Amino acid sequence: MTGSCTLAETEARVANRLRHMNLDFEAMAVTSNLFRAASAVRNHFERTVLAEAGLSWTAFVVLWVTWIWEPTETREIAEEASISKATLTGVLTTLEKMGLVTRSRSATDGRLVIVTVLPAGHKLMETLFPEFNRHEVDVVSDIKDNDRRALADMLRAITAKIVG
Amino acid sequence: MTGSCTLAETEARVANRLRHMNLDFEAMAVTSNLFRAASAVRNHFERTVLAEAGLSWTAFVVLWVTWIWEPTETREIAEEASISKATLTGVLTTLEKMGLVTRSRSATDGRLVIVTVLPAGHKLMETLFPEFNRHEVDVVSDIKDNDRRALADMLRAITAKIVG
DNA sequence: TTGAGATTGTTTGGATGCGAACAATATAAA
DNA sequence: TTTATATTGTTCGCATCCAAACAATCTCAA
Repeated sequence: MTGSCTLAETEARVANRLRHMNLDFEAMAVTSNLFRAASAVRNHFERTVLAEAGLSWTAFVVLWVTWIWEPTETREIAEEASISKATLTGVLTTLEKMGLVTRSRSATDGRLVIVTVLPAGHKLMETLFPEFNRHEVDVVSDIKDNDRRALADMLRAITAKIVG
Repeated sequence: MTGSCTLAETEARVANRLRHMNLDFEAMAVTSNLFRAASAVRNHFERTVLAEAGLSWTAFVVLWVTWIWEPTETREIAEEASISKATLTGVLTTLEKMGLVTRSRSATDGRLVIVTVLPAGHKLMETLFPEFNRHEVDVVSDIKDNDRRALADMLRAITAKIVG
């Protein structure tokens, strides 16, 4: 095989290669394109909006979650950001080094760590998030207005099927 | 804030927190749920089907792409798997250590590396991929049959908007 | 033929990313 | 009060993950 293929060519090749296996190709197409889309969006955002701010995708998500919920506990951030608590420890250290957030012990429960967004973090998100949202609008601009809500609903259904 | 929130509660909180910013909440809901779903599916698969086989998500995707296209060049694998060539180098080393694939130099172009699936890799995928597909079916089982095709199409539209 | 420029896979350095083990703290029952 | 159990954030070890620098190879014009 040589040269690059279109998405349609790739999927045709896959269907032919797996013809003898009795598979559900529509279900396969959903998860396959789910990851293709998620990966494309993530890479695009990391190389444009987030690169300017010096943030990785995960660092941005963690900062965003904290921004929405602050002051909040690390276990909540990990849950909302869909990352492990071990990963969160490292990302929070990064964000603390950048002076965007700060950690403190809970007064009522010594096991908990409370995270707060610092002024520099607020200032960054005030401008970064609207710009991020403009890119989100651009990314879904080829999908009809009515269909966008249905798309979000179906994605919610997938998540709900797994996490309960 | 204490305790866990449903997805609806989370989105309501977000809308309220960002009310003054004049954002497109429907576009935000699409990308937000795109990553929630992708992350949930990936984590679920890594902890069930792939854990049994001792494969990470990325290692599985790389093995799958090679399985479909072999013999193929590393640049094609990186493109199809949506990872950088630097990442692929490490993953291929892992898969080689596991005895699933092998690397060889191209006879016609000394710059290229050709990857082939070894018998152990074929044997693994013959059983692993059908099981993987059964999980895919389960994950989309709450979405109506007709809607699944539309969902895949919209996800393709998002990818196409970015990569051209 | 030769040499500048393009292409490819690897290496490097640093930041995720996770499971498992861990120490600190809280909670429950006896 | 004491003791067993549960919960939380961190540490550890290892496997991704990427941009940039790099060495090897190819291409093509002069």
